[in-house]
Amino acid sequence: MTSGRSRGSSASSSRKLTLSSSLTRPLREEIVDELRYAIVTGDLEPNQRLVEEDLARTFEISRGPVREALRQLEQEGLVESTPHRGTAVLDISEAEISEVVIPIRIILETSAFLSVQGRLRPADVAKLQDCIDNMRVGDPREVADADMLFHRTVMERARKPHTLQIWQTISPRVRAFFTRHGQSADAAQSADEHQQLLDALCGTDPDLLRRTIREHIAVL
Amino acid sequence: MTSGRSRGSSASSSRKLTLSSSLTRPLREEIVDELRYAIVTGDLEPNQRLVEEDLARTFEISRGPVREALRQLEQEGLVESTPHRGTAVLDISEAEISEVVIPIRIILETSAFLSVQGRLRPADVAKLQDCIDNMRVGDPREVADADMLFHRTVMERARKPHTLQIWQTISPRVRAFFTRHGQSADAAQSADEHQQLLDALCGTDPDLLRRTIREHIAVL
DNA sequence: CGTCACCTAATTGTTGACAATGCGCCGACA
DNA sequence: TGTCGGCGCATTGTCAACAATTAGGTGACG
Repeated sequence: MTSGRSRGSSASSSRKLTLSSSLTRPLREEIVDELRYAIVTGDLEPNQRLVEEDLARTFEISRGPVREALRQLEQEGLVESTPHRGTAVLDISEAEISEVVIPIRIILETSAFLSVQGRLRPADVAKLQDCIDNMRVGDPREVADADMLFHRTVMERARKPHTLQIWQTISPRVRAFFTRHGQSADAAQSADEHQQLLDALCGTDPDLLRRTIREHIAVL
Repeated sequence: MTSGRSRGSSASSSRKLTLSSSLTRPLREEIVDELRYAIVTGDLEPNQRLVEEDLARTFEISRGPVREALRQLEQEGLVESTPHRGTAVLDISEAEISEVVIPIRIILETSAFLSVQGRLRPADVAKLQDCIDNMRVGDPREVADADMLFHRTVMERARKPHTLQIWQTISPRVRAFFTRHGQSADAAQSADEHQQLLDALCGTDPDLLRRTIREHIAVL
């Protein structure tokens, strides 16, 4: 978790053009991404305390954005805060994953994938195919990254704000759970399953797509 | 590395029972509650802008807690923030409510209600019965308040942190949607349905409880 | 020997000021 | 007349200082 950055003054001549989305990304989003990634990859383990001032020093910023980032991670179920007592990485039980989180993810992705079916532009298909190709050559963490990117890409194309927003608070818990329990998916199998998903997405059979999603996600 | 601090179920020796969180509640929680209630009751309508400094003046606090409150409401899908452009109350379509939010709510409540079935203490039953009784005499807003309290009480008793946390980000959208579309539930019918829920909760038939929940929630 | 009040250190909660950004206005200019 | 670029305002983003709270230690006292 390293991030030397200096958003100091004196940015006169050249403007840094981040083609991500907004010209300048709020600092808290950067922190949220960093911390979330550290948690879902296992760099931060459950019950690990997160002290605001330590994080602020680490990222070389003030506590304000750090606090906002922690509030958001709390809403994503990755950390837990107790007033005046601090924040710690939160665990999640297999019971809640299998009974609640996975079924919810199926609902979200079924709705999104169905509304995207047959409406993918060539550029989208290419991006998704890239994800799949990357899965075949990467280490477990890279496979999980590509997996995440594949699904997120589809979720974003669905243009359903709440579906996407809820999905963003659900999927990190899933990844964190599997990381913690060493269930790194087999690269070849992951690639195959996503290829099936992409094929179904480009096809016209909604029931096939439904079944493919369900079997892909419901692995527990 | 921090001083080893064990959370969760450890020695329950001298546990100070904080029945409603903490003696001093963070200011942001107060703001979140106020704004959320204003939104779900319709006092704040979609696309209404929320300016940080105006809110700060209204509540007579500084902008810090206001910002944190807005971040949380954003995670609850009630408002939408765009960097440097501000925050506004967010709308939700019937499609997303019926296809995504309601099915998710059914999953959450089914899991929680089942794990609570037969384990309610007399005090809990009394509290739930109180909610039902209040439904029969109140105006639409009070009916909705009692409805919310009934479900929240059960969700809290389930002792499933993620299930509760996700539910808290789902249920406000449901209420906001029904408020905005004038579908205030009939008081008598609401009371009857919740009486059925309570009866099923006190009984021993899980399938009956499942069906009762589904029929109660899936009204669309 | 236990316990209770108090004190201290660590951490979170809150504040007000300052910086940066985006948007609309307005005039110059072809 | 249309549009292009700079200017100013409203608002959000960030910071550093200060206040409040909790947890844990310490010593007096029964």
